[in-house]
Amino acid sequence: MIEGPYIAEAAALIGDPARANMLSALMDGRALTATELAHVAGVTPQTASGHLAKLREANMLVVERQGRHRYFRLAGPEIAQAIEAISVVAQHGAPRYRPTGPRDEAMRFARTCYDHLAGQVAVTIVERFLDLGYLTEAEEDFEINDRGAAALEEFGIEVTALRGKRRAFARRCLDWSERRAHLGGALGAAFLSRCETQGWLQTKNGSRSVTVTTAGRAGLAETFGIDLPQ
Amino acid sequence: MIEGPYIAEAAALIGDPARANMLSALMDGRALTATELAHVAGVTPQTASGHLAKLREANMLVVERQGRHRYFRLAGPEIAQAIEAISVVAQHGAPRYRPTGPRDEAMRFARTCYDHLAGQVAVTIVERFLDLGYLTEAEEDFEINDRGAAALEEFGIEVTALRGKRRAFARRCLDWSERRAHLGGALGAAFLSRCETQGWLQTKNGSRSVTVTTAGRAGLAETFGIDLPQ
DNA sequence: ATCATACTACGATGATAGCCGAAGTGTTGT
DNA sequence: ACAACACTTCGGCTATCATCGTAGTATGAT
Repeated sequence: MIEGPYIAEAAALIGDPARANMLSALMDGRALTATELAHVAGVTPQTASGHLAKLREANMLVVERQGRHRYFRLAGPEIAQAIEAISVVAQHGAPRYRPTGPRDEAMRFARTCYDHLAGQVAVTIVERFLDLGYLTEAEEDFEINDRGAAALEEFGIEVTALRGKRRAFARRCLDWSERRAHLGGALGAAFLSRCETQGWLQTKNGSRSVTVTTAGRAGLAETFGIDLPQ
Repeated sequence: MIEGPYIAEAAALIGDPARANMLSALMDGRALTATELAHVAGVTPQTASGHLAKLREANMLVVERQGRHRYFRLAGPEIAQAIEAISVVAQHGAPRYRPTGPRDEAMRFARTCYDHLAGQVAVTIVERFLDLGYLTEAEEDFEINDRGAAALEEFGIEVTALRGKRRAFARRCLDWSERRAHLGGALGAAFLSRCETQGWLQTKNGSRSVTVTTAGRAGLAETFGIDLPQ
């Protein structure tokens, strides 16, 4: 049992979007640099630095220095447990009549969420994959079948190798602007990375905004039959 | 998995002291009225009303109307689980160099925490009881022995009856201003209530501040050997 | 030694959200 | 019907805090 204001202090630290994004990005046990966390949070490095200092001070993060790099990771499993517990609560939250998500229309269309694609484009892709029967929905994950794996392997993603990773494979990740799931986990990250390699999607350095190129629109249409709205 | 800003939204709702106090007061499954929750939170009824509306909107609280009274309770066990998870994190937080707790010296001396006593007085009482051997400390609770139970029964608290309640009996409650445990649970609430009946402590209507009367200083000294600083 | 990169510190700015006073609506008791 | 009480709504105020630009320190590569 603990007096209320203690709870408020800890919750308020999590209750900032930039910090929440950082903590969530570290949920799978990875250690990320301050610059990576700044990108994940969508803020400048100096802002991220201040946030990280607060999280360290509160014993939510620990830092390891490697030369010029500072690697941050969660201080213990209880942090991840608290984030998970809050996630459950957050998913039971009320449908909002005002749209959630960023006000910037470009960010709503396509942006990064941690290291995978989010926004309208991401959700459209997922729904197409569901239509094609590549993916099915389980409780917290997507399941990919042989047809889907083959299609993505052909696209250049090493699906089998991804499954061997410690990281969750294909996570359903509730999208902030669409309120439906986009593809997270290792598969989601690999898909975004591959699209970047193909020149279909472009991420601007320092920003979480994602641009779909002309080649990307064509490629997504030809390869997966995905028609993106203008 | 859930996009970070969702987590931030839910956490931010918990991250306000008034709301955290309200949610915590409802942790044991009780339903409290809006006015009781306003008192618990230490804010006016109109402020509490706004907070309660937000918590309802977020599906953290449900309300039942009984005539003029609105009874609020937690919407489900996942809320309590999230509060508990955050509590664990909060207890691992860094010692702060600036003093925690309210700035008002009177509130630091003695105040209510939910329905039991908090502040310097409360912690002094607990430590005296530990010295006397009435209480011992366990993980999350205090244990009271026969000598302690007899002494409190003599003081007018029906210890045996309290043990039969559904509510936790004698909780260690981490005090916000003292950073040590004061006595929570049913026993803590009964002790405060008894001290009020005795005229030893006075709570002002609508405030969480507690006044130790002259009779209270004398009574605490004679009955339990507790010397309070001026 | 110089330059690039990673990270931190400082100060000013502006948005936000909690606060309460005033006032209103709804329910209960006399 | 009236008064008391429970609760909600509205508007103004203010403290807080996240933000970024500027500038600095530390590390690594050439």
